[in-house]
Amino acid sequence: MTKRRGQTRQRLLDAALVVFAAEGFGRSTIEQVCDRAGYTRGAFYSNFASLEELFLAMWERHSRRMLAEVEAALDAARTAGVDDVRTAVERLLDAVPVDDDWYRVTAEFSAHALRNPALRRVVVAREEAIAAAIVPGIEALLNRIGRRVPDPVALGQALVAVHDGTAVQCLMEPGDPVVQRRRVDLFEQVVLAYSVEG
Amino acid sequence: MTKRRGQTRQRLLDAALVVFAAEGFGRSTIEQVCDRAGYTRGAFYSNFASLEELFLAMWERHSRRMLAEVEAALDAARTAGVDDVRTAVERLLDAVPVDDDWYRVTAEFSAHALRNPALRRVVVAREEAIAAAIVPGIEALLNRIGRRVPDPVALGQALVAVHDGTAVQCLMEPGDPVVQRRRVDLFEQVVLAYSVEG
DNA sequence: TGTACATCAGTGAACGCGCGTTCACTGATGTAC
DNA sequence: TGTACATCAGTGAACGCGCGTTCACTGATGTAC
Repeated sequence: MTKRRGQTRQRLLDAALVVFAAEGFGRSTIEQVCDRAGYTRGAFYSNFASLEELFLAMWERHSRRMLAEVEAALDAARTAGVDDVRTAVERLLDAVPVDDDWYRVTAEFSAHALRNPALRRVVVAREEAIAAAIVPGIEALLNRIGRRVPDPVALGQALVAVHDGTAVQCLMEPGDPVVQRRRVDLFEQVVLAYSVEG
Repeated sequence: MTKRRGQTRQRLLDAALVVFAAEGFGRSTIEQVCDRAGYTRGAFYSNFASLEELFLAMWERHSRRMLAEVEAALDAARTAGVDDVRTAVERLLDAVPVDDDWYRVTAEFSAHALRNPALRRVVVAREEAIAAAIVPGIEALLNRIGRRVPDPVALGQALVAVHDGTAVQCLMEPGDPVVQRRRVDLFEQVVLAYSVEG
């Protein structure tokens, strides 16, 4: 039972990502998600209490997966012996692909979370986890090229902000290589600004 | 006639901002907007073809107003003779208040615009207009303290990205003065990184 | 300025669809022997 | 391993509400004389 049930849950979560990205959370219906997943609406109610609950579960699952990917990419970069800031930033950005669908979902989720203190805490916790996962790698790298990071938490917060802000710009002008390059530039400048020699 | 009609339009636009911020665009109904504005649904159809059209009109009106405010604040700062980067950035951020409701609306609008190339161009054009409005002021200020800006367009894009990225963080942790201060720090660092002595 | 008329903005009732929600059911999955 | 039974996950039909959309109307606003 738990096996069949788990599979249904996963398929509903998969479908939710697709449907929410395509229609927007607000315009999505339970029926659309069920159709997409290949179930009737009853199956939905047997697994979730509301669309909102499904939204949160889906967001958490995807966030967790992305964080794991970033951590893996950072490990790979570290063992590959990258030793300048520019290429380190490039590797990092490759690991967090700018994904149209996922951006839409996160943007709506953030907007939605602002209405709900409990959800807000969930979002903050995730952003902190992401920062905590990224900073040690960056710090190790900077140490190797003879720089120190006086305030790692501030660097983490800055990188998350720069990521979020530039991601929209890249998605708005998908074809434009200049926007893409300026993004890497900004990351590089921020990393340098938040570290000192010695 | 055009007078009465114009008033109705304005009231519907006012109501749209409130309702969309509270419910989310997707969950908002034509009826809610009309109730809020004090009209029946027929009045809506006499002025707009769809909720989407109203959304765009409301977003454009509010964006235009905000841009005007920023320009005015910059003029004020310039004539007041601000002459260090830190206070200039603080003045600038005061002019663009981090508004919960408006953030929600823009976040959803961006997400929505990604589905529609024409809307995407509208968003890009506005972001460019904002950057173009801000940069000359910053540049003049930097010149006064003996610095040049080699690539003003890149600076503008960076500032917009940093604004967007840090605004979410501030809204997610509204009480936290540290997040707020780090925001100003990041702006300052970016302005310095995108300018050189001489 | 006043009156008679034309126009058109907003009203409110009516229609019907889409979808949320419920629930008696069926048949798939697991358990006991 | 096989059978008999219990449980529970997912089905699908039914109900009804909310809301989008239309449209004949009314009365407010503007025009002509």
